Amino acid sequence: MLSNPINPEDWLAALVESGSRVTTVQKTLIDIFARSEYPLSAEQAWDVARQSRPKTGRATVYRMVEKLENLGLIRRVHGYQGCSHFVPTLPELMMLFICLDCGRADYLDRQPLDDLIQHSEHASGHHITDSRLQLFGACADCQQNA
Amino acid sequence: MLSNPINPEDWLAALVESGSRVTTVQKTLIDIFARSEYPLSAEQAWDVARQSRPKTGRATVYRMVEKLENLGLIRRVHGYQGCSHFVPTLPELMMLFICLDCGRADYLDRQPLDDLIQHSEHASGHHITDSRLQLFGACADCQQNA
DNA sequence: AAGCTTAATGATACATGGTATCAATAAGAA
DNA sequence: TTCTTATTGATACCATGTATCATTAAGCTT
Repeated sequence: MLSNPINPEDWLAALVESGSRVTTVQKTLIDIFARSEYPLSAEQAWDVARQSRPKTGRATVYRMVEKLENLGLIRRVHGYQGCSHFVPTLPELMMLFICLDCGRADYLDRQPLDDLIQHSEHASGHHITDSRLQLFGACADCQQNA
Repeated sequence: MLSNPINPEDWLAALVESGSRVTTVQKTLIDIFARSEYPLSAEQAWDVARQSRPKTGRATVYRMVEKLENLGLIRRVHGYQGCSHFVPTLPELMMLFICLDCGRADYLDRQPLDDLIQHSEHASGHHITDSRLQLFGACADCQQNA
């Protein structure tokens, strides 16, 4: 499942829904994030954006990243590339796997994580309200081609 | 299990083992990290260190944090306070829980995580070699006192 | 115990990642 | 088309972390 079925139009709709105006920079940045197979940092997104739109400002990119994160459309990756890279959020398939070889992100069924949380709540007595799980390794493709 | 049974002496031994000299700053910083119930950033550790040793340099603290992390004695917390806080590493009990109320770290049995990894490997075809899991919520104590 | 070698330290300057400010621009309602 | 105001981009700023290098002090040698 190494491909992400994100529709940039949905993101624009969500932006409008939130009361935001729709601008060309925003469309550019949404395309960049929604289409990337790889986790992107704000800085990387800025570089890509300036290829098609040289005057794009740095602050604008950071603002947009924050907005997309707040809307739950992208999500921070905690891991080997630091903690400043983002991937699109997929609603039901939430467990994130990053291939250490090709760098691509994949999304796995989160049922096992829900089971883990329930089990650990009972064992510890803590009330668990949030989690973040990151898995790393070699993806099926890269194992094939090794 | 909201207490950490770390012995600062073991950390010193590990430092010596790694070929490092033992200095007073190092002893100070080891005590600070090994005794804290809360995740600490380098900056916070610097503040604490200067209370008892005002001349302590900032770079020294960052160097020590790096050394302790490389030796596997402390481990980065990915989460609500950013990604620059560290907690002592406990060998067998590796699943980290952070209370959003009191801020303390707790360590949970990692067997459920190992099960999850094995299950997800089979389901996805990826080879999983590393993971980081962070759990958040209200600890047993804080629920009691709420 | 004194000297010697060199790792560790602390001060400073620098780099990077991210934020605040504010005049200029452009979305989109009137 | 005009008008209002959110968004933008340039700049300056801040916070976190790193490189440099002269000074200090571990701890080995004798």
